[in-house]
Amino acid sequence: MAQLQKSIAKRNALIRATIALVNNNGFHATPMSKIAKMANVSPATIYLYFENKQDLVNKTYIEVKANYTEYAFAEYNEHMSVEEGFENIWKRIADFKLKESENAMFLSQCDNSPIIDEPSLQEGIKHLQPLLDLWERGKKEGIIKPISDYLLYAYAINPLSFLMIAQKRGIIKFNSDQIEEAYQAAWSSIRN
Amino acid sequence: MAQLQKSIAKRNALIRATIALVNNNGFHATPMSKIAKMANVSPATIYLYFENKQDLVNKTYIEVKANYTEYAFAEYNEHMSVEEGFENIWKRIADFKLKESENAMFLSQCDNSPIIDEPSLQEGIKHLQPLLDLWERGKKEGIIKPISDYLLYAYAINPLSFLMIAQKRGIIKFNSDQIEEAYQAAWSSIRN
DNA sequence: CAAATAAAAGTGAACGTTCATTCTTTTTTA
DNA sequence: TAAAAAAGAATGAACGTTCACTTTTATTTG
Repeated sequence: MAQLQKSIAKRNALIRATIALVNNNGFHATPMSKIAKMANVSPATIYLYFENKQDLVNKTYIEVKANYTEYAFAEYNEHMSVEEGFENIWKRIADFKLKESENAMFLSQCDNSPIIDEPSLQEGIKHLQPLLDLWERGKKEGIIKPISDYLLYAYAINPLSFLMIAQKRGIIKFNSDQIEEAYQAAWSSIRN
Repeated sequence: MAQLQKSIAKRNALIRATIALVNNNGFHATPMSKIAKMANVSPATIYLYFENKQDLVNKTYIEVKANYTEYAFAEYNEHMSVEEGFENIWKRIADFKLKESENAMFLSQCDNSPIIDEPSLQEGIKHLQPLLDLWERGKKEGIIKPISDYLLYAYAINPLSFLMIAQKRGIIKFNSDQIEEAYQAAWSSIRN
């Protein structure tokens, strides 16, 4: 008897094709037939791996978001000081957004439009906990301003998305000096 | 001979319907038939006012963007000090994003996805000049950090979009204290 | 100033195309 | 060789746009 033998390679190819095509054309202007073609697969095959188009894009979102946070926290540990921890996480996130800009653009598009359903958006938020914990500690120690996590995120982290889009559009080109400047701006806006 | 008599009211209804429907469903999941229905107009009538669907959404974008900058700079004049001018513009923008959140959401969706064509995006950028001039002045006077306009925009202005989306999703509720906190974070990140 | 006229504004139905999904058949694999 | 995986063709629904027609409006004419 044959076992489930669906190839992880094929699934990955589908996810990558979805990211590339949605980035360039948007969700609804990305037909399943094109995703299939780019992944070297028949359209019908997609339905062996995903329930339907919405499920494909939801799962893609969750997977990319998980990669993002995993990358962000890869070097961080709770024994670091607040300053050290924040700088480390911030620079890892900057790294991700600039180096893996395809993935980051996809997230930014999903977060700013109604293509991902609410449960999947929620699912994506969960993984940010280490950063929230760090901020909590920073507030307790009086190092970080006693303001809401959303305000902190808005000023410390989110501007990176804007800069990433500007870089993608060729408006700016990042070097390490500019990353340092951006980091200083981020830190200024949240430190006490 | 009859003159052009197309009603501005009907055009406005079409623009407003486009904004509302694209906000809720995204560009490609918003059929012309629904836009027509919401504007109380026949589908064919849209084509008397706009060339096609792309033209409709491009023109909507440009119009909303123009409203946004007009609102932002309504009270500003060049005789204000840099601090005064920045605070005024920042708070007008915050006002716009929070009060006219339908319009602001529409802009944020367009700026983060490939639904608007490049010429229309360019067209929308033009109107920001007064802010760039203010920053130039602030840098000359040593009040504002000598960093690029995009970095300044990313940290001072763009976080408001993130906060607006959070407010729309019911995650936070803004009061005047929180707006003041956000303003302080913005100013901290760009002042010298 | 009506009535007549001409042109634009507006419409609902229809067309051709595209798309997500399913169905049927073929290929692969254990 | 049997069952899962994959494929390609088929299907039905939905969409943007156009077409043929009606209504409205403003100008001209008697």
